[in-house]
Amino acid sequence: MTSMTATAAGDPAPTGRRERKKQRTREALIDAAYTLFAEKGFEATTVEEIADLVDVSSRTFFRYFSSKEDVVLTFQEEQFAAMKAALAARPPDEPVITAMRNAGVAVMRASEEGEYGFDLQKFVCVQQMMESSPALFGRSLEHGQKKQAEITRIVAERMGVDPAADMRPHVAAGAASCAFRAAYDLWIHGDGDPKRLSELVDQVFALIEDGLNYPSAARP
Amino acid sequence: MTSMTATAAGDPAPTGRRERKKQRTREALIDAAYTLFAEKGFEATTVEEIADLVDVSSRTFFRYFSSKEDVVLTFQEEQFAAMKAALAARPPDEPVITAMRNAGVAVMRASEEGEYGFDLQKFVCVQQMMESSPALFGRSLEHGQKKQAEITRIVAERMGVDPAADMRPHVAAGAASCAFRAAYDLWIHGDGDPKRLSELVDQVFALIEDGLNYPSAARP
DNA sequence: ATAAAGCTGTCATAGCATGACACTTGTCGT
DNA sequence: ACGACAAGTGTCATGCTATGACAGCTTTAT
Repeated sequence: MTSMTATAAGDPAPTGRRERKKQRTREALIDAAYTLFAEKGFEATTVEEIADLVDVSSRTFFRYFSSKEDVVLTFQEEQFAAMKAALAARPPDEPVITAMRNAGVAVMRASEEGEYGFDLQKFVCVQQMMESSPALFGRSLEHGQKKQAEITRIVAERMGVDPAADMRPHVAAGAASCAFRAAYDLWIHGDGDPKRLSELVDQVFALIEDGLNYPSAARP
Repeated sequence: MTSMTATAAGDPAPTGRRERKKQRTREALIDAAYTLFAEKGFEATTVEEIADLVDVSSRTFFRYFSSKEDVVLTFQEEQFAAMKAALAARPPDEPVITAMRNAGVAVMRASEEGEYGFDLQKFVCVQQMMESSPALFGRSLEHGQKKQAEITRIVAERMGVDPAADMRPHVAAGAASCAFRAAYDLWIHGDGDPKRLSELVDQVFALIEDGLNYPSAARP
């Protein structure tokens, strides 16, 4: 495989006509899926319906996505890519937890301003689907876990240590991904005080950096 | 095993004969499932095979468990129950993170000594199944998330604050569950230095309590 | 003992996911 | 431009998970 014909120009344009068609089909499937999801919910929508709406066979759907959940996870993948880029852009002398914090806040801010492809509206839609679909929720967490492993590697590299010998990258990455989930949670199940997501991310990280040493309310 | 035949006198025992039969079927299904899982792996084992081994219809299997994954999660449920009990047993004036840390360590220690119903051997088996079955892994994370919500409530109560208004319980609970996952991870993918699980849990919590402020190795 | 309630087995059905094979269409070499 | 080859798709077939409906049997309660 990898015919690597390295046609014409070079890297940025391995574009053929077939590639474009594929890309269009893929996006059409995503669009159709989100349309139907928004309309009838995630579970109530069948793969066949999605495929029919794009006028391809269900079999073809599975050639683009390994599962119905996979369509939704596309979104998370994009978001993660943005996070990774933001993290790489942080000054290299910043402590890792601070770097992750700032990267997270930066991405959220940008989202709030409508930058990036992923708008917060879509994000909310996805989040709501999760609530009503355990299977999807599970896949999402699973995906997050995979990404956490990647973050662990990046953090380890940044710290200049071996992740196999030093558990700190593991824990830091875990704490970070947990922080984001907590922020999402607090944002979605807003307590009537609708803060901005970027603000929540910042605050949650602040708590973690303080060590979470909360006293119990020693009861009588 | 050790089926708690305490029926007779009966504390909270609305136990009839039918109940016992049901319980036996349930345990038989679990046993059969684990046997087959260990033998041929999680995914390669079908519900029908499990049911056949107990000599019930597959339909009946689904009356006991909502899914194949659910059988495995039984184990995690027991473990969580132990954790909750251990947490409740901590002195009420202990800071929450410390209480969770000590509770976790206590449960792991007890497991290592072979107390509780769940032995570490079974734990390892479950963990290995997760690795090879994304679906199961997802469900497990999902289950963990549900339990985290419960922990949030407990922590909030312990701190004497309202979890809807104060985000600290959320974050603390999240950090704790993340700590356990990190410890599991480090234990399973041991770096050749097979520490005890209880020790790992302790260490991971220690890192979190220190705030994770790791400097980056400012590279030239 | 008899009626009510609960559990089970047997269909039946829907949806997800994958494999095999043939057909169409884009792509590349000459 | 033509033909060989590769890639994408449709159709058919299949397996497994999960749920619903109904009938029959066992347990429980009166």
